[in-house]
Amino acid sequence: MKEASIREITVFWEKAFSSELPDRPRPGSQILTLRRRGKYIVMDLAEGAVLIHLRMTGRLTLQEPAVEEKKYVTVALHFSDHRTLWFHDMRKFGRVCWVRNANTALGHLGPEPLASTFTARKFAEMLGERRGRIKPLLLNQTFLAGIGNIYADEALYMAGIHPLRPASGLSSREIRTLHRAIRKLLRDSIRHQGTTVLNFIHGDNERGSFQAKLQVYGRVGKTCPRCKSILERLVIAQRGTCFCPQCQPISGIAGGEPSSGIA
DNA sequence: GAAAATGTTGGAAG
DNA sequence: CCTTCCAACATTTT
Repeated sequence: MKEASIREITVFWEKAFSSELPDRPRPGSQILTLRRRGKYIVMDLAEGAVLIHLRMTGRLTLQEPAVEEKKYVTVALHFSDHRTLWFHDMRKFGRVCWVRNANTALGHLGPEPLASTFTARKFAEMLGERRGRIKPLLLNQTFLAGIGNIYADEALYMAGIHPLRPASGLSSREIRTLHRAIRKLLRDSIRHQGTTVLNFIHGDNERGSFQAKLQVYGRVGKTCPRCKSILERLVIAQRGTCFCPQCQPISGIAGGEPSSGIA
C-alpha cells in the first residue's frame, strides 16, 4: 500500500471520537506509519495523528461487519484505497482521537516495558520513588505503559510477589525477577497474538491464543500450577486480582519460608 | 430477576 | 502524591 490516506471518518457514536482540530481530517491526510505506544494504536499522518484505544471491548476490522454486529461499530475510517477500518466496541469505552502531535498527546505515558532502555536498574530506580502497592503501580500507565490487569497478575505470579507488597519494599532480586517476568510475558503474548478473553482479535481478524498460557488470571478457586494451593481473589484498586497465597506471600521472598522477621 | 463481575481510564474527593 | 469510589456501557455469570 503506498501513499494511503484517510479520506473520511464516519462517527456512529459521538463520544467515541474527539478531535484537537476544528474539523475532521481533510482528504489527503497521508498515513506515514502505524505503531503502538502503550495501549494506544498510533497512526502517524503527514499532519497530526490518529490515536486508537480499544479499552475493554474495542476491536478493529478491515472487513465490513455483518448486519447484526453493525450496531457495535462506533467509528469508521475510510481510506483513499476505498478500504475501511471499522472500530467495533460493544461497551463503548474505546476512543479514537485526532491529535496534532502524537508524542505530546502520549507524553504522560511511562516507559515501554520492551524498550531496551527499560532495564532492571531503571525499574529499580522507578520503584524506589513510589509509595503505593505494586499491583496498582503496574497498572498505572504513567508509571509503565501497556500493562493491563491480566499481565499485572501474571507477572506478579511469575515473580512470586504478592500484589499488595509496597512497591518500594521489593528486594533488588525481586525487582530483577519482576522485570524479567514483565518482559517475557509481553513478548510471549505478542508472539501468541495476544490474549482473547472475550472478543479481542488481532490484525488478521483472529483471536489470540495466549489465554491458554495464563497461570492465575481467571483461575480463582482453582489450583496453583506450581504448588497446587487454591488461588485466591482480592479487589485491589477496584480490579479483580488473582494470586497464589503460597507462591506470593505477603511477607518474605518468593519460595522462601514465611517464618522470617518476627520471633 | 437482581447483583456482581468483565480486558480500561480519567476524574472527583478524601 | 496516594488511595478510593465512581462513571462510562453491554453482556454474562452468580
